[in-house]
Amino acid sequence: MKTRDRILQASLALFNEEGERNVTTNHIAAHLGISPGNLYYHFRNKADIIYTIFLQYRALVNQYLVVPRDRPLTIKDKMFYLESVFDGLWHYRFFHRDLEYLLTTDERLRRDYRDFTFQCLAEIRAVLQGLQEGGILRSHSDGEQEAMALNAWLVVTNWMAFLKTAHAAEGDGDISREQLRQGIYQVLTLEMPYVTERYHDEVMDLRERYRPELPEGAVMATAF
Amino acid sequence: MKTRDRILQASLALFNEEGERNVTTNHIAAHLGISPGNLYYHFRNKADIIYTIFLQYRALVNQYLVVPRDRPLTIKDKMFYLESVFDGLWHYRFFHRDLEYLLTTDERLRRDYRDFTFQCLAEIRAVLQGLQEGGILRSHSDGEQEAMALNAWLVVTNWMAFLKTAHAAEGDGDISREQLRQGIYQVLTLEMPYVTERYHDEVMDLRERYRPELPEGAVMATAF
DNA sequence: TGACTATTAGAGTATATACTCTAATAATGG
DNA sequence: CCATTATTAGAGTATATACTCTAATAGTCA
Repeated sequence: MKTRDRILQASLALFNEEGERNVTTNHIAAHLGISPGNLYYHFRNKADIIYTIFLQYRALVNQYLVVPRDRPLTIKDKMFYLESVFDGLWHYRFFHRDLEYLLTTDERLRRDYRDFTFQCLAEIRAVLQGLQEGGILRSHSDGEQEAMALNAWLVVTNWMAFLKTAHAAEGDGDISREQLRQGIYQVLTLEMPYVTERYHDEVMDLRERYRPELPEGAVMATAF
Repeated sequence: MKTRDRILQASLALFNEEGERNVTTNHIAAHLGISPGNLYYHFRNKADIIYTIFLQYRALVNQYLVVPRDRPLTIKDKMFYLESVFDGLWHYRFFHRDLEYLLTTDERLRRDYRDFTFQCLAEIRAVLQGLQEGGILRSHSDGEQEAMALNAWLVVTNWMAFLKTAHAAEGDGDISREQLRQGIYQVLTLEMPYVTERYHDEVMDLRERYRPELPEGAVMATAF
């Protein structure tokens, strides 16, 4: 593999494991057994690496999150989108967690991430629309749809961060791919009340497969 | 005011404005016109300052988010909680945004924030329960309630972060208190489908008052 | 007043971090 | 084979950051 790609790969792996803030360019170089000079030959700076990873992430999402506007959607479609989204989220999980600082420092990323967000929101709305046309969701107004899409976005992009805090106790909280997938349960929860009678049971059953297991502490806290 | 309190106040203000990562202890000291030595006389380190601010934040939330278990709740109750929560969120807005790194470095904060999260979730559930008993929300199972509370938590705690990205274009995106309050619209969106017929219109009207104005870019993105 | 403690200033330090520069080594193409 | 370009090593640097240490000053209370 080309050095440039190895840098991207190693950076992503380290960011995911340690968090972007805890990973320096020197770490990345050391991890690969190359010199800092070499790293800086391939990338202007750390923000450049991060931006490039963002482009990969965006490309991945754009690959599957293209919702056909000319036909109704099925439950199978919906589940494919959900699985894909959470899969992408898993591979680039550092991204939404460390976003705050990244956006304050890189103008380019700020602009592009903003657009990316709105593109995703538009696709989420298209999914809702398609499901509605497929008779799976009850119809709702434009305003309703927009608000629902936004809530879905918030739940999806921040599920990882929540898991990290909720499981903070157990050995610094390493989250598994499986746990992340359980965010699907939360997203389906958002939409359950809009599912038509006809499909209600089917969606409920599907959703049940993803039910999260919250850590024990969750109970304890009730006594406060 | 005591120096210790001035340090806390200045730190909070700077964190909110610049983001925790961009504010050093030296900055804080300089901002107050005191020496670093003085600052470190009052606090062991930066994490100590942050932890103390967290305690203030938690105390504030605990002050109002105490839901009576012995009587049904009214819509007025609900709105009070929402307003209070978003108000607290505003004053300590740096907190949820910069959380990621804070939790990786401070064991104590990690534990306490985790508990705090579950306490809040329990109170949110109590609100849902109280509204149900007040005939405002339709009844739902325990599992339903838990999932709904969690979604509400996700929306509430990450609304600020979303605003920051969505408004990234306009002058680095300074968010107003008013815009933050519009998160109430999103939270009410979550619960709308569960509102009983009797209260439907009233809640809809209330909710309308908080409707967010998304930036123009939101539209543009549809063509992608 | 005088002893003691609390507070503060301010210079200073160890470490880390992002990044640069030069020179050497490979690869490539004519 | 030579000339040119691409890649890499590795030492090095400017700056920042969190934090320390000593000595001075202010407050307190017997």
